[in-house]
Amino acid sequence: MQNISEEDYLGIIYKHKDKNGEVKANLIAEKLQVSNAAVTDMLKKLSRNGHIIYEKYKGIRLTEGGEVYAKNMVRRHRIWEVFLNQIVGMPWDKVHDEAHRLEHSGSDELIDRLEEMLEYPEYDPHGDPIPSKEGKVPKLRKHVQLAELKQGQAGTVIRVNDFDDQFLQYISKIGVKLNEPVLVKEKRRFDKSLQIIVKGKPWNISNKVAENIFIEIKKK
Amino acid sequence: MQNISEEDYLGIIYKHKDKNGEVKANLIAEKLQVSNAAVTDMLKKLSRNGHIIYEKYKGIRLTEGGEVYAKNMVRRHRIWEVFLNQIVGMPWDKVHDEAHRLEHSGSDELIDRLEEMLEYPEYDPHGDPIPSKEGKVPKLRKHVQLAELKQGQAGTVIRVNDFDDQFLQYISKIGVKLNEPVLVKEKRRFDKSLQIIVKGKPWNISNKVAENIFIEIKKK
DNA sequence: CATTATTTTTAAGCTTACTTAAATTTGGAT
DNA sequence: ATCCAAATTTAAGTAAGCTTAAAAATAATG
Ligand SMILES: [Mn+2]
Ligand SMILES: [Mn+2]
Ligand SMILES: [Mn+2]
Ligand SMILES: [Mn+2]
Repeated sequence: MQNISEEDYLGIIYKHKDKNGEVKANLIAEKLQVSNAAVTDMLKKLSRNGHIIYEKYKGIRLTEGGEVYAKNMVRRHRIWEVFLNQIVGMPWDKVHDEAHRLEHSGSDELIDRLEEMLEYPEYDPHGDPIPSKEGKVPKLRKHVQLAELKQGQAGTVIRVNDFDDQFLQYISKIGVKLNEPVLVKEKRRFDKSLQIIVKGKPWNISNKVAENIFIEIKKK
Repeated sequence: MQNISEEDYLGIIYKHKDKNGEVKANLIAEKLQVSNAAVTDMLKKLSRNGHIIYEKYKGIRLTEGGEVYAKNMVRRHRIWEVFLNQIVGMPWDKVHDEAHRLEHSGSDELIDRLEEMLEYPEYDPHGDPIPSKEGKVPKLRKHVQLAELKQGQAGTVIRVNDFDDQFLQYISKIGVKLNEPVLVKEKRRFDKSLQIIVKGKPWNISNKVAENIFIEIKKK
Protein backbone atom coordinates (compact mmCIF):
# COMPACT_ATOMS: atom_id res chain seq x y z
CA MET A 1 0.00 0.00 0.00
CA GLN A 2 1.49 3.27 -1.16
CA ASN A 3 -1.60 5.45 -1.02
CA ILE A 4 0.05 8.59 0.27
CA SER A 5 -1.33 10.84 -2.46
CA GLU A 6 -4.80 9.35 -2.40
CA GLU A 7 -4.88 9.75 1.36
CA ASP A 8 -3.86 13.37 1.20
CA TYR A 9 -6.55 14.14 -1.35
CA LEU A 10 -9.19 12.42 0.76
CA GLY A 11 -8.08 14.23 3.90
CA ILE A 12 -8.26 17.59 2.14
CA ILE A 13 -11.71 16.84 0.76
CA TYR A 14 -12.97 15.84 4.19
CA LYS A 15 -11.55 18.90 5.89
CA HIS A 16 -12.86 21.38 3.36
CA LYS A 17 -16.31 20.19 2.42
CA ASP A 18 -19.03 22.82 2.69
CA LYS A 19 -22.51 22.52 4.24
CA ASN A 20 -23.57 20.39 1.27
CA GLY A 21 -20.56 18.15 1.72
CA GLU A 22 -18.99 19.45 -1.48
CA VAL A 23 -15.53 20.70 -2.41
CA LYS A 24 -14.25 22.44 -5.52
CA ALA A 25 -11.29 21.03 -7.43
CA ASN A 26 -9.59 24.38 -7.35
CA LEU A 27 -9.33 24.36 -3.57
CA ILE A 28 -7.81 20.90 -3.55
CA ALA A 29 -5.17 21.98 -6.06
CA GLU A 30 -4.32 24.97 -3.93
CA LYS A 31 -4.15 23.10 -0.65
CA LEU A 32 -1.99 20.33 -2.10
CA GLN A 33 0.10 22.65 -4.23
CA VAL A 34 -0.48 20.73 -7.44
CA SER A 35 -1.94 21.65 -10.82
CA ASN A 36 -5.63 21.47 -11.57
CA ALA A 37 -4.85 18.81 -14.14
CA ALA A 38 -3.32 16.62 -11.46
CA VAL A 39 -6.46 17.02 -9.38
CA THR A 40 -8.70 15.96 -12.25
CA ASP A 41 -6.58 12.83 -12.72
CA MET A 42 -6.77 11.90 -9.07
CA LEU A 43 -10.49 12.60 -8.86
CA LYS A 44 -11.04 10.09 -11.63
CA LYS A 45 -9.02 7.55 -9.72
CA LEU A 46 -10.81 8.21 -6.43
CA SER A 47 -14.10 7.89 -8.28
CA ARG A 48 -13.07 4.62 -9.90
CA ASN A 49 -12.23 3.05 -6.56
CA GLY A 50 -15.39 4.29 -4.93
CA HIS A 51 -14.07 6.91 -2.55
CA ILE A 52 -15.84 9.89 -4.08
CA ILE A 53 -18.80 10.75 -6.26
CA TYR A 54 -17.50 12.60 -9.27
CA GLU A 55 -19.16 13.98 -12.35
CA LYS A 56 -17.40 16.25 -14.77
CA TYR A 57 -17.59 19.90 -13.79
CA LYS A 58 -19.68 19.11 -10.73
CA GLY A 59 -18.70 19.49 -7.09
CA ILE A 60 -16.91 16.62 -5.40
CA ARG A 61 -18.37 14.68 -2.49
CA LEU A 62 -17.22 11.67 -0.49
CA THR A 63 -19.07 8.38 -0.67
CA GLU A 64 -19.93 6.68 2.58
CA GLY A 65 -16.80 4.56 2.32
CA GLY A 66 -14.71 7.53 1.31
CA GLU A 67 -15.95 9.45 4.31
CA VAL A 68 -14.89 6.67 6.65
CA TYR A 69 -11.46 6.47 5.04
CA ALA A 70 -10.93 10.23 5.01
CA LYS A 71 -12.12 10.71 8.56
CA ASN A 72 -9.69 8.05 9.69
CA MET A 73 -6.84 9.91 8.01
CA VAL A 74 -7.80 13.07 9.87
CA ARG A 75 -7.95 11.04 13.06
CA ARG A 76 -4.45 9.65 12.43
CA HIS A 77 -3.06 13.08 11.72
CA ARG A 78 -4.49 14.68 14.83
CA ILE A 79 -3.54 11.87 17.19
CA TRP A 80 0.04 12.14 15.93
CA GLU A 81 -0.12 15.87 16.59
CA VAL A 82 -1.23 15.40 20.18
CA PHE A 83 1.40 12.74 20.71
CA LEU A 84 4.14 14.95 19.33
CA ASN A 85 3.02 17.91 21.37
CA GLN A 86 2.18 16.14 24.63
CA ILE A 87 4.62 13.27 24.84
CA VAL A 88 7.52 14.39 22.67
CA GLY A 89 7.23 18.03 23.73
CA MET A 90 7.24 19.46 20.23
CA PRO A 91 5.83 23.03 19.93
CA TRP A 92 2.45 23.42 18.24
CA ASP A 93 3.94 25.20 15.24
CA LYS A 94 6.01 22.12 14.37
CA VAL A 95 3.60 19.25 14.91
CA HIS A 96 1.47 19.70 11.80
CA ASP A 97 4.22 19.11 9.26
CA GLU A 98 5.67 16.22 11.22
CA ALA A 99 2.25 14.61 11.64
CA HIS A 100 1.54 15.10 7.96
CA ARG A 101 4.42 12.76 7.18
CA LEU A 102 3.72 10.24 9.93
CA GLU A 103 -0.01 9.97 9.25
CA HIS A 104 0.52 7.62 6.32
CA SER A 105 2.94 5.21 7.97
CA GLY A 106 1.81 3.79 11.29
CA SER A 107 -0.70 0.97 11.50
CA ASP A 108 -4.17 1.60 12.89
CA GLU A 109 -3.20 -0.47 15.92
CA LEU A 110 -0.35 1.92 16.65
CA ILE A 111 -2.68 4.90 16.38
CA ASP A 112 -5.09 3.23 18.79
CA ARG A 113 -2.31 2.59 21.30
CA LEU A 114 -1.12 6.18 21.06
CA GLU A 115 -4.69 7.36 21.59
CA GLU A 116 -4.91 5.19 24.68
CA MET A 117 -1.58 6.54 26.02
CA LEU A 118 -2.92 10.05 25.53
CA GLU A 119 -6.15 9.16 27.34
CA TYR A 120 -8.45 9.66 24.38
CA PRO A 121 -7.96 13.34 23.63
CA GLU A 122 -10.90 15.11 22.00
CA TYR A 123 -8.97 17.96 20.39
CA ASP A 124 -5.59 18.37 18.75
CA PRO A 125 -3.09 21.07 19.75
CA HIS A 126 -4.82 23.60 17.50
CA GLY A 127 -8.30 22.91 18.80
CA ASP A 128 -9.46 20.67 15.96
CA PRO A 129 -11.67 17.74 16.95
CA ILE A 130 -10.29 14.19 16.79
CA PRO A 131 -12.68 11.59 15.32
CA SER A 132 -12.97 8.51 17.51
CA LYS A 133 -12.23 5.01 16.25
CA GLU A 134 -15.97 4.61 15.78
CA GLY A 135 -16.15 7.76 13.69
CA LYS A 136 -17.75 10.09 16.22
CA VAL A 137 -16.52 13.66 15.94
CA PRO A 138 -16.46 15.80 19.12
CA LYS A 139 -18.53 18.96 18.80
CA LEU A 140 -16.82 22.30 18.63
CA ARG A 141 -18.20 25.05 20.87
CA LYS A 142 -19.87 27.93 19.05
CA HIS A 143 -17.19 30.21 17.67
CA VAL A 144 -16.38 33.00 15.24
CA GLN A 145 -13.32 34.34 13.53
CA LEU A 146 -11.41 36.85 15.63
CA ALA A 147 -11.70 39.10 12.56
CA GLU A 148 -15.46 39.24 13.05
CA LEU A 149 -15.36 40.59 16.59
CA LYS A 150 -16.46 44.19 17.08
CA GLN A 151 -14.43 46.76 18.93
CA GLY A 152 -14.73 46.12 22.65
CA GLN A 153 -15.74 42.47 22.35
CA ALA A 154 -13.78 39.82 24.22
CA GLY A 155 -13.52 36.04 24.11
CA THR A 156 -11.37 32.95 24.36
CA VAL A 157 -9.24 31.30 21.68
CA ILE A 158 -10.64 27.82 21.06
CA ARG A 159 -9.15 26.97 17.67
CA VAL A 160 -6.51 28.20 15.21
CA ASN A 161 -5.75 27.13 11.67
CA ASP A 162 -2.71 24.89 11.66
CA PHE A 163 -1.54 24.81 8.08
CA ASP A 164 1.09 27.56 8.21
CA ASP A 165 3.88 27.22 10.73
CA GLN A 166 4.99 30.83 10.22
CA PHE A 167 1.53 31.95 11.26
CA LEU A 168 1.54 29.71 14.32
CA GLN A 169 4.99 30.85 15.35
CA TYR A 170 3.90 34.45 15.01
CA ILE A 171 0.76 34.18 17.11
CA SER A 172 2.64 32.17 19.72
CA LYS A 173 5.07 35.02 20.06
CA ILE A 174 2.29 37.46 20.85
CA GLY A 175 0.89 35.06 23.43
CA VAL A 176 -2.06 33.63 21.54
CA LYS A 177 -2.72 30.01 22.47
CA LEU A 178 -5.68 27.74 23.15
CA ASN A 179 -7.96 28.93 25.98
CA GLU A 180 -6.27 32.32 26.07
CA PRO A 181 -8.58 35.32 26.69
CA VAL A 182 -8.41 38.03 24.05
CA LEU A 183 -9.95 41.50 23.88
CA VAL A 184 -10.42 43.60 20.73
CA LYS A 185 -9.33 47.10 21.76
CA GLU A 186 -9.50 48.78 18.40
CA LYS A 187 -10.63 47.96 14.89
CA ARG A 188 -9.58 49.95 11.85
CA ARG A 189 -11.94 50.33 8.94
CA PHE A 190 -9.50 50.91 6.07
CA ASP A 191 -7.50 47.68 6.30
CA LYS A 192 -9.58 45.77 8.86
CA SER A 193 -6.51 45.39 11.05
CA LEU A 194 -7.07 45.25 14.78
CA GLN A 195 -5.42 45.95 18.07
CA ILE A 196 -5.93 43.15 20.55
CA ILE A 197 -5.02 42.71 24.19
CA VAL A 198 -3.39 39.42 25.17
CA LYS A 199 -2.14 38.89 28.70
CA GLY A 200 -2.50 42.63 29.30
CA LYS A 201 -0.31 43.56 26.36
CA PRO A 202 -1.53 45.30 23.18
CA TRP A 203 -0.71 43.93 19.71
CA ASN A 204 -1.53 45.01 16.20
CA ILE A 205 -2.52 42.19 13.88
CA SER A 206 -3.68 42.09 10.28
CA ASN A 207 -7.12 40.98 9.23
CA LYS A 208 -5.56 37.91 7.58
CA VAL A 209 -4.14 36.82 10.90
CA ALA A 210 -7.40 37.47 12.70
CA GLU A 211 -9.30 35.38 10.17
CA ASN A 212 -7.33 32.29 11.21
CA ILE A 213 -7.98 32.55 14.94
CA PHE A 214 -11.32 31.33 16.27
CA ILE A 215 -12.98 32.75 19.33
CA GLU A 216 -15.68 31.72 21.73
CA ILE A 217 -17.33 35.01 22.58
CA LYS A 218 -17.51 35.95 26.24
CA LYS A 219 -21.08 36.81 27.09
CA LYS A 220 -21.27 39.51 29.70
CA MET B 1 11.87 14.39 -0.39
CA GLN B 2 10.34 11.10 -1.35
CA ASN B 3 13.41 8.88 -1.14
CA ILE B 4 11.75 5.86 0.39
CA SER B 5 13.13 3.41 -2.15
CA GLU B 6 16.62 4.89 -2.18
CA GLU B 7 16.66 4.79 1.59
CA ASP B 8 15.64 1.16 1.68
CA TYR B 9 18.36 0.21 -0.79
CA LEU B 10 20.98 2.09 1.22
CA GLY B 11 19.84 0.51 4.48
CA ILE B 12 20.04 -2.97 2.98
CA ILE B 13 23.50 -2.31 1.57
CA TYR B 14 24.71 -1.07 4.93
CA LYS B 15 23.28 -3.99 6.85
CA HIS B 16 24.61 -6.66 4.50
CA LYS B 17 28.07 -5.54 3.52
CA ASP B 18 30.79 -8.13 4.03
CA LYS B 19 34.23 -7.69 5.60
CA ASN B 20 35.36 -5.80 2.50
CA GLY B 21 32.34 -3.55 2.74
CA GLU B 22 30.81 -5.08 -0.37
CA VAL B 23 27.37 -6.40 -1.25
CA LYS B 24 26.12 -8.38 -4.23
CA ALA B 25 23.17 -7.12 -6.26
CA ASN B 26 21.49 -10.46 -5.94
CA LEU B 27 21.17 -10.15 -2.19
CA ILE B 28 19.65 -6.71 -2.45
CA ALA B 29 17.05 -7.98 -4.91
CA GLU B 30 16.15 -10.80 -2.56
CA LYS B 31 15.96 -8.68 0.56
CA LEU B 32 13.82 -6.02 -1.10
CA GLN B 33 11.75 -8.51 -3.08
CA VAL B 34 12.37 -6.83 -6.41
CA SER B 35 13.86 -8.03 -9.69
CA ASN B 36 17.59 -7.90 -10.41
CA ALA B 37 16.86 -5.45 -13.19
CA ALA B 38 15.27 -3.07 -10.72
CA VAL B 39 18.37 -3.30 -8.56
CA THR B 40 20.65 -2.44 -11.48
CA ASP B 41 18.54 0.62 -12.22
CA MET B 42 18.67 1.84 -8.65
CA LEU B 43 22.40 1.16 -8.35
CA LYS B 44 22.99 3.46 -11.29
CA LYS B 45 20.93 6.12 -9.62
CA LEU B 46 22.68 5.73 -6.27
CA SER B 47 25.99 5.89 -8.08
CA ARG B 48 24.98 9.03 -9.96
CA ASN B 49 24.09 10.87 -6.77
CA GLY B 50 27.25 9.78 -5.00
CA HIS B 51 25.87 7.33 -2.46
CA ILE B 52 27.67 4.24 -3.74
CA ILE B 53 30.64 3.23 -5.81
CA TYR B 54 29.38 1.16 -8.66
CA GLU B 55 31.08 -0.43 -11.62
CA LYS B 56 29.35 -2.88 -13.89
CA TYR B 57 29.55 -6.45 -12.66
CA LYS B 58 31.59 -5.43 -9.62
CA GLY B 59 30.59 -5.55 -5.96
CA ILE B 60 28.75 -2.57 -4.53
CA ARG B 61 30.18 -0.41 -1.76
CA LEU B 62 29.03 2.73 0.00
CA THR B 63 30.87 6.02 -0.42
CA GLU B 64 31.69 7.95 2.72
CA GLY B 65 28.57 10.05 2.27
CA GLY B 66 26.50 7.00 1.45
CA GLU B 67 27.70 5.30 4.61
CA VAL B 68 26.61 8.25 6.73
CA TYR B 69 23.20 8.33 5.07
CA ALA B 70 22.69 4.59 5.31
CA LYS B 71 23.83 4.37 8.90
CA ASN B 72 21.39 7.11 9.81
CA MET B 73 18.56 5.12 8.25
CA VAL B 74 19.49 2.11 10.35
CA ARG B 75 19.61 4.38 13.38
CA ARG B 76 16.14 5.73 12.63
CA HIS B 77 14.74 2.24 12.16
CA ARG B 78 16.16 0.88 15.39
CA ILE B 79 15.18 3.86 17.52
CA TRP B 80 11.62 3.49 16.28
CA GLU B 81 11.77 -0.18 17.20
CA VAL B 82 12.87 0.56 20.76
CA PHE B 83 10.23 3.25 21.07
CA LEU B 84 7.48 0.95 19.84
CA ASN B 85 8.61 -1.87 22.11
CA GLN B 86 9.40 0.14 25.23
CA ILE B 87 6.97 3.03 25.21
CA VAL B 88 4.08 1.75 23.13
CA GLY B 89 4.37 -1.82 24.44
CA MET B 90 4.39 -3.49 21.06
CA PRO B 91 5.79 -7.08 21.03
CA TRP B 92 9.18 -7.60 19.38
CA ASP B 93 7.71 -9.59 16.50
CA LYS B 94 5.63 -6.58 15.41
CA VAL B 95 8.06 -3.68 15.75
CA HIS B 96 10.21 -4.36 12.69
CA ASP B 97 7.47 -3.96 10.10
CA GLU B 98 6.02 -0.95 11.84
CA ALA B 99 9.44 0.70 12.16
CA HIS B 100 10.16 -0.06 8.53
CA ARG B 101 7.30 2.21 7.56
CA LEU B 102 7.98 4.93 10.12
CA GLU B 103 11.71 5.16 9.45
CA HIS B 104 11.20 7.29 6.34
CA SER B 105 8.78 9.80 7.82
CA GLY B 106 9.87 11.46 11.03
CA SER B 107 12.39 14.29 11.06
CA ASP B 108 15.84 13.76 12.50
CA GLU B 109 14.86 16.06 15.37
CA LEU B 110 12.00 13.73 16.25
CA ILE B 111 14.33 10.75 16.21
CA ASP B 112 16.73 12.58 18.52
CA ARG B 113 13.92 13.43 20.94
CA LEU B 114 12.74 9.82 20.97
CA GLU B 115 16.29 8.68 21.61
CA GLU B 116 16.50 11.06 24.54
CA MET B 117 13.17 9.83 25.94
CA LEU B 118 14.51 6.29 25.72
CA GLU B 119 17.72 7.31 27.47
CA TYR B 120 20.04 6.59 24.57
CA PRO B 121 19.56 2.85 24.10
CA GLU B 122 22.52 0.98 22.60
CA TYR B 123 20.60 -1.98 21.20
CA ASP B 124 17.23 -2.51 19.56
CA PRO B 125 14.70 -5.12 20.76
CA HIS B 126 16.45 -7.81 18.69
CA GLY B 127 19.92 -7.03 19.96
CA ASP B 128 21.11 -5.00 16.97
CA PRO B 129 23.31 -2.02 17.77
CA ILE B 130 21.94 1.51 17.34
CA PRO B 131 24.32 3.99 15.70
CA SER B 132 24.61 7.22 17.66
CA LYS B 133 23.87 10.62 16.15
CA GLU B 134 27.62 10.99 15.68
CA GLY B 135 27.81 7.68 13.83
CA LYS B 136 29.39 5.55 16.53
CA VAL B 137 28.16 1.97 16.51
CA PRO B 138 28.09 0.08 19.82
CA LYS B 139 30.15 -3.12 19.75
CA LEU B 140 28.45 -6.46 19.80
CA ARG B 141 29.82 -9.01 22.26
CA LYS B 142 31.50 -12.03 20.66
CA HIS B 143 28.82 -14.39 19.44
CA VAL B 144 28.02 -17.37 17.21
CA GLN B 145 24.94 -18.81 15.59
CA LEU B 146 23.05 -21.17 17.87
CA ALA B 147 23.34 -23.63 14.97
CA GLU B 148 27.09 -23.77 15.49
CA LEU B 149 26.98 -24.84 19.12
CA LYS B 150 28.08 -28.39 19.88
CA GLN B 151 26.02 -30.79 21.90
CA GLY B 152 26.31 -29.89 25.57
CA GLN B 153 27.31 -26.27 25.02
CA ALA B 154 25.37 -23.47 26.68
CA GLY B 155 25.13 -19.73 26.27
CA THR B 156 22.96 -16.65 26.28
CA VAL B 157 20.87 -15.19 23.48
CA ILE B 158 22.25 -11.76 22.60
CA ARG B 159 20.78 -11.17 19.15
CA VAL B 160 18.16 -12.57 16.78
CA ASN B 161 17.41 -11.79 13.18
CA ASP B 162 14.37 -9.57 12.98
CA PHE B 163 13.22 -9.76 9.39
CA ASP B 164 10.60 -12.49 9.72
CA ASP B 165 7.78 -11.96 12.18
CA GLN B 166 6.67 -15.60 11.95
CA PHE B 167 10.12 -16.64 13.09
CA LEU B 168 10.11 -14.17 15.97
CA GLN B 169 6.66 -15.22 17.07
CA TYR B 170 7.74 -18.84 17.01
CA ILE B 171 10.87 -18.42 19.08
CA SER B 172 8.97 -16.20 21.52
CA LYS B 173 6.53 -19.02 22.07
CA ILE B 174 9.31 -21.39 23.04
CA GLY B 175 10.70 -18.81 25.45
CA VAL B 176 13.67 -17.53 23.47
CA LYS B 177 14.31 -13.86 24.13
CA LEU B 178 17.27 -11.54 24.66
CA ASN B 179 19.53 -12.50 27.59
CA GLU B 180 17.84 -15.88 27.92
CA PRO B 181 20.16 -18.82 28.76
CA VAL B 182 20.00 -21.73 26.33
CA LEU B 183 21.53 -25.21 26.42
CA VAL B 184 22.01 -27.54 23.45
CA LYS B 185 20.92 -30.91 24.72
CA GLU B 186 21.10 -32.86 21.50
CA LYS B 187 22.23 -32.28 17.96
CA ARG B 188 21.18 -34.51 15.08
CA ARG B 189 23.56 -35.11 12.21
CA PHE B 190 21.14 -35.93 9.40
CA ASP B 191 19.13 -32.65 9.36
CA LYS B 192 21.21 -30.58 11.78
CA SER B 193 18.13 -30.03 13.91
CA LEU B 194 18.68 -29.62 17.63
CA GLN B 195 17.02 -30.07 20.94
CA ILE B 196 17.51 -27.09 23.22
CA ILE B 197 16.60 -26.39 26.80
CA VAL B 198 14.97 -23.02 27.53
CA LYS B 199 13.69 -22.22 31.01
CA GLY B 200 14.06 -25.90 31.89
CA LYS B 201 11.87 -27.06 29.01
CA PRO B 202 13.10 -29.04 25.97
CA TRP B 203 12.29 -27.93 22.43
CA ASN B 204 13.14 -29.27 18.99
CA ILE B 205 14.13 -26.62 16.50
CA SER B 206 15.32 -26.79 12.90
CA ASN B 207 18.78 -25.78 11.77
CA LYS B 208 17.24 -22.85 9.91
CA VAL B 209 15.78 -21.49 13.12
CA ALA B 210 19.06 -22.03 14.98
CA GLU B 211 20.95 -20.10 12.31
CA ASN B 212 19.00 -16.96 13.09
CA ILE B 213 19.62 -16.94 16.84
CA PHE B 214 22.96 -15.62 18.10
CA ILE B 215 24.60 -16.80 21.27
CA GLU B 216 27.30 -15.59 23.58
CA ILE B 217 28.93 -18.80 24.69
CA LYS B 218 29.09 -19.47 28.41
CA LYS B 219 32.66 -20.27 29.34
CA LYS B 220 32.81 -22.76 32.14
C1' DC C 1 -28.20 38.03 -23.16
C1' DA C 2 -23.78 38.45 -24.90
C1' DT C 3 -19.20 38.65 -23.54
C1' DT C 4 -15.47 38.00 -20.53
C1' DA C 5 -13.32 35.56 -16.75
C1' DT C 6 -12.71 31.53 -14.11
C1' DT C 7 -12.79 26.72 -13.47
C1' DT C 8 -12.20 22.31 -15.14
C1' DT C 9 -10.89 18.87 -18.41
C1' DT C 10 -7.95 16.96 -22.33
C1' DA C 11 -3.83 16.06 -24.48
C1' DA C 12 0.87 15.13 -24.56
C1' DG C 13 4.88 14.31 -22.09
C1' DC C 14 8.08 13.53 -17.97
C1' DT C 15 10.17 10.90 -13.89
C1' DT C 16 10.41 7.17 -10.65
C1' DA C 17 10.35 2.61 -9.68
C1' DC C 18 8.99 -1.26 -11.08
C1' DT C 19 8.23 -5.62 -14.53
C1' DT C 20 9.64 -9.64 -18.04
C1' DA C 21 12.59 -11.38 -21.55
C1' DA C 22 16.81 -11.52 -23.79
C1' DA C 23 21.77 -10.62 -23.98
C1' DT C 24 26.09 -10.41 -21.67
C1' DT C 25 29.63 -11.18 -18.26
C1' DT C 26 31.69 -13.74 -14.72
C1' DG C 27 33.32 -17.44 -11.73
C1' DG C 28 33.60 -22.29 -11.18
C1' DA C 29 33.88 -27.12 -12.41
C1' DT C 30 35.50 -30.34 -15.36
C1' DA D 1 41.29 -24.00 -21.67
C1' DT D 2 36.32 -24.95 -22.27
C1' DC D 3 31.89 -25.04 -20.95
C1' DC D 4 28.06 -24.13 -17.89
C1' DA D 5 25.37 -21.99 -14.55
C1' DA D 6 24.63 -18.07 -11.99
C1' DA D 7 24.78 -13.19 -11.67
C1' DT D 8 24.19 -8.99 -13.90
C1' DT D 9 22.92 -5.78 -17.38
C1' DT D 10 20.17 -4.16 -21.36
C1' DA D 11 15.96 -3.47 -23.68
C1' DA D 12 11.29 -2.57 -23.86
C1' DG D 13 7.25 -1.62 -21.53
C1' DT D 14 3.88 -0.35 -17.49
C1' DA D 15 1.57 2.45 -13.75
C1' DA D 16 1.37 6.34 -10.64
C1' DG D 17 1.55 11.02 -10.08
C1' DC D 18 3.03 14.81 -11.66
C1' DT D 19 3.77 18.93 -15.40
C1' DT D 20 2.44 22.61 -19.22
C1' DA D 21 -0.48 24.15 -22.92
C1' DA D 22 -4.70 24.18 -25.18
C1' DA D 23 -9.72 23.31 -25.36
C1' DA D 24 -14.19 23.19 -23.27
C1' DA D 25 -17.63 24.21 -19.83
C1' DT D 26 -19.46 27.08 -16.32
C1' DA D 27 -19.90 31.42 -13.74
C1' DA D 28 -19.87 36.37 -13.46
C1' DT D 29 -20.51 40.98 -15.41
C1' DG D 30 -22.22 44.73 -17.89
MN1 LIG E 1 -2.61 19.49 11.43
MN1 LIG F 1 -0.10 13.60 4.38
MN1 LIG G 1 14.31 -4.16 12.32
MN1 LIG H 1 11.88 1.16 4.88
